[in-house]
Amino acid sequence: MTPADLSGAVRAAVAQCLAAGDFGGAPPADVLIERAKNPEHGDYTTNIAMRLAKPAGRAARDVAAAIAARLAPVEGIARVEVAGPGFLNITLATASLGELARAIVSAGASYGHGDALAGQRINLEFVSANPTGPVHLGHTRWAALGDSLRRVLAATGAEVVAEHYINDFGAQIDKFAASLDAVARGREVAEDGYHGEYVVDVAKQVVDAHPDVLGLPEDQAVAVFTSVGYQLMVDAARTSLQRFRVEFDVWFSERSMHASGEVEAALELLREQGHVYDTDGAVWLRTTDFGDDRDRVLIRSNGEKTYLAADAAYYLDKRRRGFDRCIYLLGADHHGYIGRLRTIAACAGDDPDQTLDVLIGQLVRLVRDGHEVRLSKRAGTIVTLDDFVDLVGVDAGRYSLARWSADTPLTLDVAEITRSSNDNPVYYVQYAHARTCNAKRNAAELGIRLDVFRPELLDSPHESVLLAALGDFPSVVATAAELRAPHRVARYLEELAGSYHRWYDACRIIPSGDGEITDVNRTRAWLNDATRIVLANGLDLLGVSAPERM
RNA sequence: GCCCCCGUAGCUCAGUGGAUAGAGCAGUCGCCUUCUAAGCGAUUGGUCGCAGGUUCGAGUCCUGCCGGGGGUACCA
Repeated sequence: MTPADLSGAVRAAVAQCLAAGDFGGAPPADVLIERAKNPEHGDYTTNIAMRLAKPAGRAARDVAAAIAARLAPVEGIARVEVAGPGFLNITLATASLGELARAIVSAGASYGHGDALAGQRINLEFVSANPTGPVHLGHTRWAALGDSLRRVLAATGAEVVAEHYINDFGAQIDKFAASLDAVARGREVAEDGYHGEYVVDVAKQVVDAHPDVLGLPEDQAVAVFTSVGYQLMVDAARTSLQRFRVEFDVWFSERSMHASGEVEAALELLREQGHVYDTDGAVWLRTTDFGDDRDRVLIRSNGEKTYLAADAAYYLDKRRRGFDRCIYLLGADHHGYIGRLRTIAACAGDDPDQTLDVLIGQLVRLVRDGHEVRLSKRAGTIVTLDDFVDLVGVDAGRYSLARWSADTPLTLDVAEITRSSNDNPVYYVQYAHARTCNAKRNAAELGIRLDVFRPELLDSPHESVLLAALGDFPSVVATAAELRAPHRVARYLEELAGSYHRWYDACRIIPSGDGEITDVNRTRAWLNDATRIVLANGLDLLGVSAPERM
């Protein structure tokens, strides 16, 4: 019996109570089943009686007792107890709990996947690094988190398109091209230009590809540096991200919207909706209509369009492409964008609560030798995604970034990242997976096959704990998708790995020495395999490999 | 001034209104003649920043403070 089955059984018991007049009220929309934290509280617990007590006008313990009476006879349920202020503590029959192992093995790679978001088309935008420098550690956090979120959303049934926006229009790209031009000519780069080492490399690559560039008139040369340099930076970003196992379905160019007239059209649409006005020679969007503390400029008095204008066009473009929801993963330094994006959506006639999801992630700080390393693309003292992967590898890198909530300001110590040792939780989880594989190989060598399954033999407390943990996986994935919190998957895997290691330590899968192979061994091989599957499925959601040997 | 995030064990952090607040690391003490010791067990460690409020119940929700970080351009 899975937690979902149990939830259904409780709901049915409540319905019987209501029909029989045990207590009054409306049937609950949902019945939350939780794993009991304390083994004395059985396998599962629910607070449904306490939630129903008030509308029913009855004591919670009385309501609980009525539900318990109707729930206890259900097949697979061994015991139902009323406890504390009105909890229902449910103990499953050993065989009923153990049955989960077979269900997981037969579901395989699809175990944990669900359809809670089926039918939803989601646009997920993350990283969106400017094409004026390498992808750095700050972006890397969103790469790990965003790509895991993409996987989690897809596993929950959504149709997800991962998108990378390229800010290839405006002053920064111009400064970048000017910096390339200056470096190529051996001149000093402007104070507000780009000074990183990579600028020299890119300038050299442009000159190598276009040996005649320095002979062109200055403006034509800068045009070459702009287009070629831009392409090199985008390719570099794509390559770095791919190496980090992060793939985007769409790389969207800001410049293309300016060129196609899409930005103009977006401004027209906003104007038609009545949220645009002209003052002091500039064109403004009345964002204060939607809670902003001041209005924002769309077109500056010098005629240049601001980012906000392009952002509006981009949002409208996404909606035109049929996305029900647009998720943006932005750094905390962009949190002011929430209001503006919501305004854009509202001005376009959408309900921002329905179509927008702006996730604000706190910034990553990097500490080395006791003091902070500044992450600035322009200063040149940056840790890039490539540096990061070189130091810790893809698995440890992705995992160590994805296991924290986006709300947590993250302080990473270079020495700690560099140390690829066993105090990194990723190894703990991966080792558990490798162990399941090893146990599977050993069992197969001894001729233990998955032909006999007697779940009633999985009666050790360690087995109850492990089975209950395995049963949690689908709801963990669903919650991670709903809350856009993929770190929950990582935390869950750490807990599961712990339960597995403890079970492995206490319950032998293969007999010791020349011991006889019994149905206990065969049944435990199922449980081992079920654990292997869940660990592998979970690691896949994080984009981390599940090694068969370590 | 206004807005966002954070404040939980020595450190880094989990914790979708539930029971005695958890994990890893650090510290202390143990466990390899038997399936991987990248493992397991035991133990030490807490005014969940402070004060009110909401209710059967608050680390969690609300209000106000205190402390830290970030944002608040006709920058990108």
